[in-house]
Amino acid sequence: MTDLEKGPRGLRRGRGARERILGASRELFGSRGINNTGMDELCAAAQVSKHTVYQHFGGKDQLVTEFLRQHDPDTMPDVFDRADLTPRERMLAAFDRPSTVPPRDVTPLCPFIGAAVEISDPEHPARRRAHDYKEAVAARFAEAAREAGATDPELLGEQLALVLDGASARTRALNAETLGTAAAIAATLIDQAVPVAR
Amino acid sequence: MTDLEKGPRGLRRGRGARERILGASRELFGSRGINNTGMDELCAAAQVSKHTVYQHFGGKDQLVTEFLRQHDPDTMPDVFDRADLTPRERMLAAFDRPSTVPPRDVTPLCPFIGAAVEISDPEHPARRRAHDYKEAVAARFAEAAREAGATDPELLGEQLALVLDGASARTRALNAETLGTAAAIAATLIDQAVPVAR
DNA sequence: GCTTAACTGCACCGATCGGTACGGCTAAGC
DNA sequence: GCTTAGCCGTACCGATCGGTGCAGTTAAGC
Repeated sequence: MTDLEKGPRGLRRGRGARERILGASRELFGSRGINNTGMDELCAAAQVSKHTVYQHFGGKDQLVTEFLRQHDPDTMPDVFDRADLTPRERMLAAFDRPSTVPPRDVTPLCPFIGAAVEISDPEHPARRRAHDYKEAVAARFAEAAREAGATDPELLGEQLALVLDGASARTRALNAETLGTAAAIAATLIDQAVPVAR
Repeated sequence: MTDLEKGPRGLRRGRGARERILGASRELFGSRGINNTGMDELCAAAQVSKHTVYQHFGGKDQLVTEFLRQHDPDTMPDVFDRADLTPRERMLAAFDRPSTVPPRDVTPLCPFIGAAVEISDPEHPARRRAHDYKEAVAARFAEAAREAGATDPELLGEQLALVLDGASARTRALNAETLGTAAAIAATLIDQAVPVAR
């Protein structure tokens, strides 16, 4: 994401094509979906020659995989690594994401869910990455839940992760924001799972 | 679904091709996804000539739309129309679905979520159908919630619908059943939303 | 200023996509 | 037994897909 990141093996690069490609992937795979985005289209958006794409990444599948690997590698650090919030507030902050940028009127679909739906082969590396990410989110929630003193942190973590996924999928299906609903559910679950309550 | 349903306008039919086509749609769109299923492939699975498909349905888009329109037209009647269950039990029954048939080891993805993800145009008829269905599910839950005496039936209905969608999406992403987790969430939400409790 | 290589532009490949044309078969209804 | 029409089989269409070849341009590092 830094505009001067090194290539695959510290290669020299003329003008950072790799980053533009990944940027265009984020843009197009996110808005139009993976299968509805052609490589020509992607090259045009990245202002990059087709040849360059296949030089950096081996092919579309590997580009998709790499795109997902780059996406949120630390699993929502802007939520779970905030030291200024209590564990409970951190859990709730996950449901209080960037509020609707003008171009999109609703929160875009989680790219991992998108990949899991669009790629039918469960053994595909992108599917594996999606699997790992989803488990990582649950683990992050569980960690915060443990700090908050939840009776069963693992269970609460899995529950909150599921609710977050529900918000993503349902927002897409309804084409209307549902994160607020999800936040209310989260609050209820947390209060119910933490003995002393607040 | 009845194996002798009439065609578009009560036509005569030699041997029920229309039903086989819709059956194959259910099979293939469900397992491999819409965009990953070719028309040739679908024709082969339905044991139907390509010509016949385009005679019954105008094209792939319209077939997808019709497939979704046929799918669960009464919005889970096997759950919400059961007179032998209390409203609360009915709500919970929605999370206790057909338990993992051998070929699939997990609950398949909700076809409406699939369509909402695979089709990027929000104005596509299939997307509209998905939208309507998802609202219908929430309304069904809300109806049961009202009967159960929930404080805010509409809210609880929307919450339970979101949790159900979360289970569908997350089951796909993890490739492991998550309906149990969803059921636990549902129970918590219901107990919290119904004043007298059980 | 030379080397080196990332990057470009375009033409092109085979495969597959959704969709159509056409001629022939078969079974229901009178 | 004739009509009627749902259905078949195949060959084929143009478009687009992911991916490659090749000659040429640009810019960083020494």
